[in-house]
Amino acid sequence: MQEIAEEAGVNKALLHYYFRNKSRLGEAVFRRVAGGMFARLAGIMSSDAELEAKVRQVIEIYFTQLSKVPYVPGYVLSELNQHPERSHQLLEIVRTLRSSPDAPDFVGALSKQLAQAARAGRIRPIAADQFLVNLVSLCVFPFAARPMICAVLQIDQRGYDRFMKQRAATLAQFFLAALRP
Amino acid sequence: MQEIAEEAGVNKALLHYYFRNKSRLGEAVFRRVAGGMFARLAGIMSSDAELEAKVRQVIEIYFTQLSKVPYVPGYVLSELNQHPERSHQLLEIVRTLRSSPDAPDFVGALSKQLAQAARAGRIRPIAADQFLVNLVSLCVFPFAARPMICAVLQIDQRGYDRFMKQRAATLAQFFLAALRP
DNA sequence: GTCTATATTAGGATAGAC
DNA sequence: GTCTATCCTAATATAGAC
Repeated sequence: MQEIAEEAGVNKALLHYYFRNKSRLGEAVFRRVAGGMFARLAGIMSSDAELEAKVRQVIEIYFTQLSKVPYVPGYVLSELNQHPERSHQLLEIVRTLRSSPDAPDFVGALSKQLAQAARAGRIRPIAADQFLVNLVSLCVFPFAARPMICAVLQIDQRGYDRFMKQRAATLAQFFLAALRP
Repeated sequence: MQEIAEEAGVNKALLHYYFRNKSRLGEAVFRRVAGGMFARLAGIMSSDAELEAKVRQVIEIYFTQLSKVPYVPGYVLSELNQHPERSHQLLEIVRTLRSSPDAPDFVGALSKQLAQAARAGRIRPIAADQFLVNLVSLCVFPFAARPMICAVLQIDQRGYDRFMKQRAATLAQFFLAALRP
């Protein structure tokens, strides 16, 4: 609380005035940060665009957005693993997202679209949940695992930046190739 | 320290006797846990097996090993994001791995193998680092992100178990499909 | 090596003035 | 709403007996 107060340029007591205690402050931060991570994903997935366009859009969005706030994935994962109550809070966030007009049951919508494309022979059959987790894994993990990647590949920050730049340019092709019949 | 001592069935002071302070204890735990995550990966990658066999082995190993200790990916990522000094420690771990007889520069070995297979027209060209990160992302992220996946897909622990079981059965096909020329 | 007892500090939280 | 001053607890760490 002391550090946060200093960073914010206010007094420690003021934080307690606004947020009651440390736990509630943590919750407020999590809600704001985690909410942003899923809103656009749900929006894109429940649009009526083609599958290929959706894939490209999701990758594009994640790379441009997360490059501005690269610590977000690591933070959200850490919070969820260390504070079990965050799961409930994320569930509420997702529920309000799903009940919003622009993303009503985006998993169901995606599922229908995948089944239809598979029947038409345009893609290999794949379950919607696997599709989603594959896509998000490939986009989000490299941000959350930056220190791990740098250590294993023996590169520094500049090498990592090059790696991510190449990744942004090639990931869509890789993912779409996996979907080919 | 109190909780750890109780869990271990010893006294708090004994932990300080063995590990000097909390920081060193944390480091010792990290070294042991993180080491296990990469040793087998490096071993498989630097073997002389076919690419397809390597992919299947890595996926198989990660799913069977991590299912026994599903908290490991979340723990390692959290440590790396919250304690910058862990990066150095992981670097040392990787260096000793690389200088060991069974995994000498496994990234380089993989790179040659990928280039060769691409020239022969057996796979699409892909950089070794992207190949590695893609593979590890798809395997490791779903363990680290379990709470996130459960919230977004609106499933409970049983639903997650089903999801992971299906994943273990289908991920190799997905990844290998992406490599097809 | 293992314990009890204790020193020391840091951090969350509140009271009360302004 | 914002601050100063203070309380209180928890947690790291050490001293010293056995």
